[in-house]
Amino acid sequence: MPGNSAGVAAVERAASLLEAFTDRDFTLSLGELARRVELDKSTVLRIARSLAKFGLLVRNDDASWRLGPKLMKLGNIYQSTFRASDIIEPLLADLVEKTGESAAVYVREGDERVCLFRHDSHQAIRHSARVGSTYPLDRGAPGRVILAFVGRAGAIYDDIRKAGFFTTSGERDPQVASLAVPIFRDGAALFGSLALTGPPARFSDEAIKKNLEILQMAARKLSVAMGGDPGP
Amino acid sequence: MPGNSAGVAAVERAASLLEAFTDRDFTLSLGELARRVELDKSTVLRIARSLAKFGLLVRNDDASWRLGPKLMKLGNIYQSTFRASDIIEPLLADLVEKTGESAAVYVREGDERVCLFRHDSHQAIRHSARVGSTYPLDRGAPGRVILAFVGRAGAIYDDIRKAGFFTTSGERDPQVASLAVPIFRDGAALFGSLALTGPPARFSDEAIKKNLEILQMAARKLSVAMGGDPGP
DNA sequence: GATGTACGTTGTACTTGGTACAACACCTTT
DNA sequence: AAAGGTGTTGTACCAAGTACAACGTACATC
Repeated sequence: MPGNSAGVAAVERAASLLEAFTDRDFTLSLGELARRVELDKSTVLRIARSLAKFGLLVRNDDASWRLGPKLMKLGNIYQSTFRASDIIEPLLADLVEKTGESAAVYVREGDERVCLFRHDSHQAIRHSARVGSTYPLDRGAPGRVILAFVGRAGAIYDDIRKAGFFTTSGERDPQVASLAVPIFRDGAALFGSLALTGPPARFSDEAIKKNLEILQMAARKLSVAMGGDPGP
Repeated sequence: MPGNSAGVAAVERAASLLEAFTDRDFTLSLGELARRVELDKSTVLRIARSLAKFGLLVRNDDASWRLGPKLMKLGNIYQSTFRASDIIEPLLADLVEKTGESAAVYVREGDERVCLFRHDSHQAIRHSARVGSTYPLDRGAPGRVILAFVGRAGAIYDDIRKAGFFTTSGERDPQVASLAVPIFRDGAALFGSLALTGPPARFSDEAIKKNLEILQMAARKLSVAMGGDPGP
């Protein structure tokens, strides 16, 4: 299969080094890194030094390691490849203000969705996630909406295309409800989905009805800004 | 020298592949990638496949390549290692509203500074830059302030420590003026600098005086939120 | 239709890079 | 003093990584 066949083992080892870091463990000793990637310490050290040379890792003064600034730069380039206009951030902020829930934009990457832009609700109880996180497409309203509007077959997707939105409660995470609509670009091409997320208790039929209008207005605005049809 | 000695050449080749992409060239054909990194096409293909396996690159349907979503996730983890509180984004937005200029937070990485958070001015003529960009520490007010408050020797740095801020016009870029103050965390430890940037014509003595007050208030707020001393 | 060019991909031979092991110096704990 | 763990370096070995050549496909030109 193109794009995922014979590669370079050393490069894959380096990639697994980068994956060892999380938002809970953003600093790791050499020994701990070696344990996590199951490589010899000397191997890890040499790979880490090469990554550091390019700003992908940083060696702290105490010889521990952390992710490097170049990742942020490259991640930012990745995000900007979606030609998101300047209005996404203020639009998401506005959505949060008007609905009280967290708001995010997702795009499809293969069989997953990526959280591209995000603003969290200001309420004490809120759904919080990280820009860059990936989730399955067939779990949660944002993914289902994407599948529906790229033509996936199935009654559930027929219904979503007809309704123009989808809502789920606890499908991916028992504690999270979501409401999502599609975003288009360049005419009828799907860009991704715009979603509100929060605790299920705040997603009553009445709340959904009210927030759906606001969400659809925001999605139309975004689609139009990206040269897309306003949508259903 | 630790952290930058013998490494792994294949890993460095992979890193140079990632660096080939820019915000102007976010999609590259295999041949163009090979030309830019001066490697054989077959070598580039194999390295690219390994990077794609980990989400660091993506192969498009037409066999061209682009940066992958994992970079955004890792970049976001990198950004969050600075334990920036939730108030940075709204604080920068507020700074832009109140001063009319672009506002950003910089931190030190080695002998460079990294733009960690940023909000651009809404004016038609504005200084615009990218989160993740790096600049020399000894060019521009944000870097000078960082050097001053990590104890760099020199009359210019003595003056900055005394004044508590620094302003430059055209030092790094002839068309950019900047005004910067320090941000602290965990007591007296320097976190980085908070800066306003824009065209020199909008940085008169009078404008600087007015904006400095706003900037210093914002910096105090940020420092306190991160457990730092309010500063001078 | 024939020809030429460029693309992405695969097979393969050869060289040396990449790996793990062992040893070391240093630091901390008992 | 001894033990244990850290990060780092030297080194031997072998298989990985590389570039070259060839291939199939697509497109443009005549």
